[in-house]
Amino acid sequence: MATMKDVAKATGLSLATVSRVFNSSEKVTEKTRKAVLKAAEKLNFQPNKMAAALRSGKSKTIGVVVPIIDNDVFSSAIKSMESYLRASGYHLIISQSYESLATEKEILKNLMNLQVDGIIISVSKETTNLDHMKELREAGVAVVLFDRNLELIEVNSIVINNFNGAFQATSHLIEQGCKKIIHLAGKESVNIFSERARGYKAAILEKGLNFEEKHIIPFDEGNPDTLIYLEELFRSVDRPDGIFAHGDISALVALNILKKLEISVPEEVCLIGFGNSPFCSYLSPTLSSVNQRNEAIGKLAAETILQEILSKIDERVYKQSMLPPVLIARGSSSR
Amino acid sequence: MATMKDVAKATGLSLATVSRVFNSSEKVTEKTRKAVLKAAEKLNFQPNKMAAALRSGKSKTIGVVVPIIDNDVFSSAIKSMESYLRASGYHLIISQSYESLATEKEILKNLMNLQVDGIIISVSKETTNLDHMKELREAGVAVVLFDRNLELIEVNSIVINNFNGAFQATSHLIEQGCKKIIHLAGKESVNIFSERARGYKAAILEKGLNFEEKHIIPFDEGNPDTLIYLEELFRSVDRPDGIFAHGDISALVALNILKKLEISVPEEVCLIGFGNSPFCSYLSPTLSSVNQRNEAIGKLAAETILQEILSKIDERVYKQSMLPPVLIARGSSSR
DNA sequence: TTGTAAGCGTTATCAT
DNA sequence: ATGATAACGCTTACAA
Repeated sequence: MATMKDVAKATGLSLATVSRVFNSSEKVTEKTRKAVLKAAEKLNFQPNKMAAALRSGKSKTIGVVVPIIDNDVFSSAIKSMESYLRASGYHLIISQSYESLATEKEILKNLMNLQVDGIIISVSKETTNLDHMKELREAGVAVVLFDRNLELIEVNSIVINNFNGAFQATSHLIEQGCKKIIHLAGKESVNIFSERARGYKAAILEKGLNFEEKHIIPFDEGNPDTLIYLEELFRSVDRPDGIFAHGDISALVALNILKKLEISVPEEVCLIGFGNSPFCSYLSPTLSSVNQRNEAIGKLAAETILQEILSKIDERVYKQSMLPPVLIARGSSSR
Repeated sequence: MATMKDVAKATGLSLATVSRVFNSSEKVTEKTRKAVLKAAEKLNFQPNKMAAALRSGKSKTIGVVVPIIDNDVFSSAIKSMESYLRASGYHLIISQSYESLATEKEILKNLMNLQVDGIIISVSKETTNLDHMKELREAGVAVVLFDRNLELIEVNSIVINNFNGAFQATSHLIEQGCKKIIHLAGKESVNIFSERARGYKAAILEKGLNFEEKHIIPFDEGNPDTLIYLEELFRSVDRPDGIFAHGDISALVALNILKKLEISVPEEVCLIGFGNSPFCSYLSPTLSSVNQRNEAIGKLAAETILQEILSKIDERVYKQSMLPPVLIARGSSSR
């Protein structure tokens, strides 16, 4: 592969001049510029980015770390990060932590060794502080947290407002006339799920409905016991007339139960999920859900890291962004 | 950040010896080894991989190019590529072509400039030949195609056997006693879909059922007309008793129609989809489907590219792998 | 086993 | 505006 040296030789110019042509900012005569470009074209010269990175200290590379890539939340976010950052001349190195702090640490070390300019990371479930990222900060590597936040102020972070999403969903059910709304809850230990439960409770209370702790039902969609419990609940006389599920799969499972019991949705029971999965539009009735805006999160994460990379290290300011989700009302909750 | 030079200085050894310690293969006394490691530890030395890459010509980087990352087929494949390749000391640079040949070309050029050791690619729909990959080959970059194949012999490729998957699915329906099976077909212009239609037809013929062209129904799950047509079909007296859908969403839509018409599944009509989407297990009845084995494909692609990278350029042999999909029989087709 | 030194392909500083 | 040259941090003959 041709190098700058070859181009210099071919044009009779110096290596330095050739380099200047490709880093446009510098002053070069239009004439020499053309000569260089022509020679480069003929030799099929392509600048070696590794060499440039080594010399300049800027790799134009962003490391992206997620628990697992095979998950809509992450793949959608990465999708928009990639488009945005590629357009700005950056490329993405992607790694998976598999929810392990040890792996996460190793990955971060690795990314440092690769001289990445920035790191966008959704921390593992085991990660409770950012000690392992101090080195990054010291090395001047920009860092943006997304999806999961550690409530720490000295770093950029971008998350969805789960509380607000749940609040919207529950309020929507109330507006549809539901009086007795239950929440099919996710594991309480998972922050996003407890936030959703909080949002549900807040909406119930604020709108003057009767909140009862037992209306928050720990729900594991794969567990037969939970299914049986739900079925019994809906067989009872004073059954609920609204369901806010912590996820779309939970909502789907609930929908199946309702159909089995011949309870009509949305006429007798309104139902809304969370996540806005692709299949929502194809269920019958179509399933209302809360859009988590994964792509918006990815885009904002990309914008934020670029900002940080391009700003002087001692002038960096860190911001915590919390995006409001968007309620997507469909058939299952529209009376 | 500390460099090898610093470690050399700290230990009183030469740069070369330090380098040897970190490239284990070479002969170094256990004593000096320990001294180096200790000093490295204290200085918090981390080898600069860019420098190593530049010097050695091996970047330990694999470029992965997909039409879009936000798609189960690709994200699952990438998931397993990442685990496998990271374990072998490689990292992944991921780019999206958005089904554009021009973008794909640009990405490949970019990846070359980044000195990647290999490229795993699912080509765009616009890509009809591999001319733009010749340079890669000439530069000694290993290439593995996956998901979509161009029927060219001089390159590694890994795809799923769609024909076989469809054949399995259709045969399964026949074994369940179905006599009149229709196929909800995808766009014929898309290779994987036409292959599935072929597999369907082959199974029908081979098992001695009556094949009719009109049983292959072009099916667009978002189009109301197709839905109406299907509904009418199932209202007729000699309605079908088996459905093989080209995708899980199509199957889901069909399932909704059957439920609406109060046709019981699988008793009156057996149904099977393709893709084995996560939601299959949560439908009622659970949806049979054909597992495309995205992770297996990803793993094989990773193994293949490693093999190619590690083999001498003039000894490289290219193989076309076609993985058989796996039938996942669930409630919708189990009598 | 260890050291010396050249060089990977750029960028950037200093002259000219 | 252009050129000479050092340097980025490492690998790798070759020499000792």
